[in-house]
Parts: sequence; structure tokens; C-alpha cells
Amino acid sequence: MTLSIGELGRRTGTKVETIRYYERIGLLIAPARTEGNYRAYGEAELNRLSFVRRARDLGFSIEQVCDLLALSDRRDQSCAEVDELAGAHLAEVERKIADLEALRRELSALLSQCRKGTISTCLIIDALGPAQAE
Amino acid sequence: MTLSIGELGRRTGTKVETIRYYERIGLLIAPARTEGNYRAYGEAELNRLSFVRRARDLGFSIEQVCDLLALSDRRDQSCAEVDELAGAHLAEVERKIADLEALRRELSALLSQCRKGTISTCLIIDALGPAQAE
DNA sequence: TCTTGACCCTATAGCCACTACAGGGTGCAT
DNA sequence: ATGCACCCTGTAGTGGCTATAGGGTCAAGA
Repeated sequence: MTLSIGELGRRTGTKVETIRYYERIGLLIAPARTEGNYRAYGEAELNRLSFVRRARDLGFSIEQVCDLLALSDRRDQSCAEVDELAGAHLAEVERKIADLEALRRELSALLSQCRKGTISTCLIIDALGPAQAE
Repeated sequence: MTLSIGELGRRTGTKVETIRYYERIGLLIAPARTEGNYRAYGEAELNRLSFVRRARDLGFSIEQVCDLLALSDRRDQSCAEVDELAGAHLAEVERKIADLEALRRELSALLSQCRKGTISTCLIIDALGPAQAE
């Protein structure tokens, strides 16, 4: 099985430029080339890129993906590190959710107060402006 | 009242570099200068930067902040546009929350299954790897 | 008066994770 | 021979800052 970069992209839902970018930063290993200097991928590369994509879709950073890839090769060792990485990531996701929910509350409070008046009486603009009664 | 850039930063919780950046991109207007070529800010600038900071803290993009600033000057007009902008932003925030919550569910499902074994039996690594039973 | 140190200035490069060119080469069908 | 889809490299751009280099200014203290 030999895949061109475009085909690999189609199968993994990755843009061609992104694949080349991953290669450039060392996340993917430079594959063999055809006579015409085209990248030629095999199953191993397909699997590796799939792994990368899923991890990225789960919100892991490139660096975390690198770590996960390295860990996934050490099949006999404890998966405690994997667990820890995923746990840290989960905590980060939960923090972001909390931040966004605080934001949502503020924004919807502002919006619910809107009296459809003019800018000069707009509570949203007011809320952004300098504190007047302080 | 005349403020140096550092003083303005302190009063608005903004780094000096960020203020200069805002000026460079046109979000803040270039202020008067002292004899020694230092930026000299007044109350208007303090208000404007406060506005920017609050809007940024609420998660508005720089472009949205530009729009809000432009709107806030047109005090006699309807605030419908402001409302719309804030509403669109709220919708965006809600979409992000939904995305992150889906993520959280996936991650915590993965983590709850961890049996503290080796990498080769790690369900997290499995979940990232290529689909095996398909 | 000199020096120290905190502050200020500009210009430029770096961060993340891509994305979008420009300017060319390859491969296959018509 | 021509067209078109695809591939190649290299570079620059995105957003929203942040950091650094290499200097200038200003006020206080010895």
C-alpha cells in the first residue's frame, strides 16, 4: 500500500499543508520518496497520523502528542504517565469550561438587560466603559 | 492628569508592550509625547484602554473591540448593533463550551477506564491508535 | 558631578498551530 | 501537445501578544 500525501490527507482528514508542517516540526517522520520526488506513505504512517489527529481532536497540544507518541511505543511500561498526561489535560479543559461559563453568565446578564434603546443608554456599552460610580 | 505608559499599564492591568502593540495596530490612538519622547496619556486614553481591556476580558476579539469602540461613539443611534455583536459573541462562547464539554466527557470516559496497567493494555493509547475492530 | 537604577524608546523576532501563497515540477488523460 | 490535478520547496501571514536587543531619559542619592 502506497499513499500520496493527498490520499493520506483524505484518509485522515488532514490538509496536505498540515502534513508537511507535521513533518517539518518532526511530529511525523519524513517518508520515502518516489522517482518524481513525491512523498510515499505506508500503513505505519497512516496509523501514526491517525493517532496524531485523534489526539489533536481531543485537544492535546503538539507537545503532548509527541509525549503520547513516545509513550505509546514503550508497550511494556506502566501507563501511569499516559494517565497523568490525560488527567492534566482534562483538568485544563475543565478550567477552560469554567472560565467560559463565567463569561457566558456575564454576557447573558448584559444582554438580558438590553432595553433596545440608544447607545447612550446601552448597558452593554456602559459595562465596558470606565467605572462611573466608584 | 498625565500618565506615562507604565502608569497607564498599572491602572488598567495592561503590560507596557501590549499598550504599544495596541497603538501599532490602531486600536489605541498615538498619544502626545513629552520632550523626551515619552508617551503622555490623559483621561480619555485611560478610559479608552479600560474599555478595551474589559471587552477583551469578556472574550471579544480585537476586531470586535474595534467595532464596539466605533459604536460607543455614536451615542444617539440604536444599540441594536451592539446587541447583535454581543449576542453573536455569546453564541460563540456557548459553542465553545459545548465543544469543550464533549471533550471533557470523552477524556473522563477514557480516564475512568484506566486499569493502571502497562502501555500495551492502556485504553487511552488504544483510543488514539488506529481503529482495530472496524 | 557622577552614577545608579527605573523607566522609556524603536525595531525585530518568537510563540502556537497552522494556512496561504508563489513559482515551479510531475503524471495522466485527451 | 495541452490541460489539469496533483505534487514540490520556501516563505510569509494569521491573532494577540511577549521577549529581546540596543539604545535614550530622568530623578535620586553619594
